[in-house]
Amino acid sequence: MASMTVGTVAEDTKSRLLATAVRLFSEHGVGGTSLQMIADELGVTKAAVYYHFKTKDEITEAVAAPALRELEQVLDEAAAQRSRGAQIDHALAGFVDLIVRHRTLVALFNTDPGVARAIDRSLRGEENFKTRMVTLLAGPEPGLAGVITVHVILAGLALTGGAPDHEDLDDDTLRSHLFEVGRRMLGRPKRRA
Amino acid sequence: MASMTVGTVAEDTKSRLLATAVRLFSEHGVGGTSLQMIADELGVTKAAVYYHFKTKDEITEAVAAPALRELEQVLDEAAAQRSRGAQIDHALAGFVDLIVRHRTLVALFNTDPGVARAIDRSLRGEENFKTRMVTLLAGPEPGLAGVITVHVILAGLALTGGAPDHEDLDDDTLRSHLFEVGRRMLGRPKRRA
DNA sequence: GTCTATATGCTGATAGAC
DNA sequence: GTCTATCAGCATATAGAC
Repeated sequence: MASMTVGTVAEDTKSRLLATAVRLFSEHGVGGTSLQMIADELGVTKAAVYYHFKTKDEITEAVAAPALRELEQVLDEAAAQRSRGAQIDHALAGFVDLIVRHRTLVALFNTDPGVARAIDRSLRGEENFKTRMVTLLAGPEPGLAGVITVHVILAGLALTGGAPDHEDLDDDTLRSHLFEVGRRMLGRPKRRA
Repeated sequence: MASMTVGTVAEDTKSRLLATAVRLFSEHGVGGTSLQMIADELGVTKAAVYYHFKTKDEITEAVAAPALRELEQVLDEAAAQRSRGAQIDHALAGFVDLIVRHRTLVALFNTDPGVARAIDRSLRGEENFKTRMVTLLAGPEPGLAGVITVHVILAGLALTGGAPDHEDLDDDTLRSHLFEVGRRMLGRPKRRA
């Protein structure tokens, strides 16, 4: 089993590749980053990149994957809360926190169609993300108005959090503002200071 | 002045080209539509397309332009309203109406980075769209919370209106739901039936 | 002023040698 | 696991016909 040891050379190259991809994607966008650029930065050829990932889309998916897994975890935690109010607050706070912490990534998601498709594919499995989020935020039988409201909130928060307009804001400020906007939109009562 | 008559051959080709581009963009997305496809559909060569528009970006800008001009008009009308309440309702209703009527286009805007850039360029002129919208919806001195709230609303409405999830909804249903969500988020009082 | 023919240097992707 | 070689298709560009 020596060849299955954690730190094989291939694993290392693969993670180096991913790290390089994230950096270049953030700097030039996904569309503005070619496999050639990634390969050059790594000191290998394009074909070597293709050994680790069959397509460019697969790279963007791999970049997005960790954040999506975090999101699933937030949903699990939120669903485990006892009261409806706690479920809503936990889901909203977790979602906002993810957006703020992964701002750069979110900005990428918002502007690149390939990443959006990758997310869609990941989210439309049996563990449908959007359905779960709607259930958490608008209850088990939300109706059309509820579904649309949740859609507007989630899309709005994600786009706003990733927008370059607010990239100078520190995490805490952005997080608390987005959270309060979300709460207000969901009709949650005001909290004490 | 005969050569400046309205219906020159070039003008006709140019508008046919634009109509074809809109259709193909809607079917295959901007990235999925090549200049070759547009040229073939028109029965001309790629170079002919290139004669009318210097770049592909210029085509996407031209596709988005009419809707953006409509938006400017909505802002002008809203600003001309007497009461703050009427300004807010007019701006919101106009924005939502635009999104719903141009749903296909909005969906394109939301998924294509090139179109997004084109819009940005158009909107960040002296007549800054976002600043005007914030002033209309959150008042002349909105503060950070106000700016963020408006951003979340506008982004959320646009993304939701263009989303494939709701493409089966008829215009009136979608419009009224989006409008109500927006009003609620802006703290506007309930209307009578 | 409007278009065709042709070419350049990219891109993502594949096949096969080492 | 990484290489070289090669592919078709892309946006873009220019020269020149009419």
